[in-house]
Amino acid sequence: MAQARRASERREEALSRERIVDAAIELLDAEGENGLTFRALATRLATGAGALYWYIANKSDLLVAATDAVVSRALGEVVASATPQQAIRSIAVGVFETIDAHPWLGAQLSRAPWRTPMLQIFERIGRQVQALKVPSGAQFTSASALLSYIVSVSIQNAANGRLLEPRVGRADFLEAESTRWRELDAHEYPFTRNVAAQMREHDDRAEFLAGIDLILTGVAAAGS
Amino acid sequence: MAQARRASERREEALSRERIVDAAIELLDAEGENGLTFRALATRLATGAGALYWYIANKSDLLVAATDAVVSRALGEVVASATPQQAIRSIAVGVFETIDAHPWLGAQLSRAPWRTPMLQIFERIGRQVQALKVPSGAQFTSASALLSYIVSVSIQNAANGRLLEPRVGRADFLEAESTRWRELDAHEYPFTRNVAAQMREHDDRAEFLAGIDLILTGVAAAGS
DNA sequence: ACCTGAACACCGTTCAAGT
DNA sequence: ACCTGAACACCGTTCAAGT
Repeated sequence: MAQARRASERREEALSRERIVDAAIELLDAEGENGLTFRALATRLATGAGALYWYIANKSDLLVAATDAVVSRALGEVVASATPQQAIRSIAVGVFETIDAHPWLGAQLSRAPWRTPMLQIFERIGRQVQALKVPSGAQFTSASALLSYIVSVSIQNAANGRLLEPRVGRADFLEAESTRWRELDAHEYPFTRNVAAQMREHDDRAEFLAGIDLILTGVAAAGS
Repeated sequence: MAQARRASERREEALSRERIVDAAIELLDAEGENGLTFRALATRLATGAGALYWYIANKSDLLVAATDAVVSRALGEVVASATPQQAIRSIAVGVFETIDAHPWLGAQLSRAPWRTPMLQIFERIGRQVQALKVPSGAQFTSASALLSYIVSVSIQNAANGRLLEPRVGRADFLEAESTRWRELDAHEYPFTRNVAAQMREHDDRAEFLAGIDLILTGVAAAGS
């Protein structure tokens, strides 16, 4: 509520909730969820750990604020599309890439699925489901299935991404994993052995979108 | 490697990896992931915290072992079905209910998606995809989409379940949340407001299965 | 009003010392 | 070989004391 003119000449030294949240996002991106400690954050902001508690109730409050900020910025960047199907794919890719860039979002969205970020994504998907002329009684279910798939699979994907040690390239990892699959017990894992080659060639983002298309096919069939 | 006859007359006092893992599962179920500490586990087993490190490398190792044990027991209980579609629904419900009963599984499966438990579920789904006569080039994608949806949405659902304070009943919670939806800003949340009534009546398990059916429809369409 | 930093009550993990 | 429990290096959070 302070004067608006102050906003543009914000000083490096002044502590504020916004500066704390931005610093927290940087720390989370750089060091992961475990890297965000009140001590590290205080050092980065050249203050004491206790000072942060003047603006932030606790660590959970800080993570909620960081999540809200990142998701609403990301949704602002999703652009309009020609068809509802294309629009849903755009939203899906936007969510996928945002969570991939900020993997700590996963735990947050999982922990607080009724909060603003999830509602915002749900609303965006729902409008397109409506545009697809899905019967009104099926709209909630269609939008829910899409939301669940988009958010949950994006979270899983981002978790996978962190498994790779930076040393090993993705191609090497897939090669090794595919070999492991091919060498599984023939009686216990016939199917997995069978698709080992397809696994080696697969692209996570493409598989993610293929899943969206399977659901969109189902949604279209339910409408007719 | 001790004599087999010892197994049946296992004494309460003897520490073993298996006893530690079983106690860890009980602690996780009762107190959640934060309730599992080496001190609490040691107290429960009437020993010192350090003793556990003779059998368990670290906390992560312990969580992996607990996850393997619970998932393989659960998959053992899924029974045969008349059609591949029914079999996939059975596997889905089995995973859904197991994660619901042991919500700490979520974080574990997310953290280690290439380990045995995920492979076991993938294999079970894949065999049914094969039975559906999906063209071999599309089998990996179909099974992956189903696996992703089943595991990820089950995890999300279990997380939701823990949000409710035991005080509030599910019906009251849905009622309150539905009201909140109906009172959202009309310009920002037109769709969400629209489906507020459907949200109030919805059943998580039914919505989960409806999503499976949408994907199965898509999978069937891809095959023809 | 806002900030400091020591203090408290926890963690996971290690390790010398016991049996 | 197996177990004990004190010790170490961390956490999040509180709070008396400062400005």
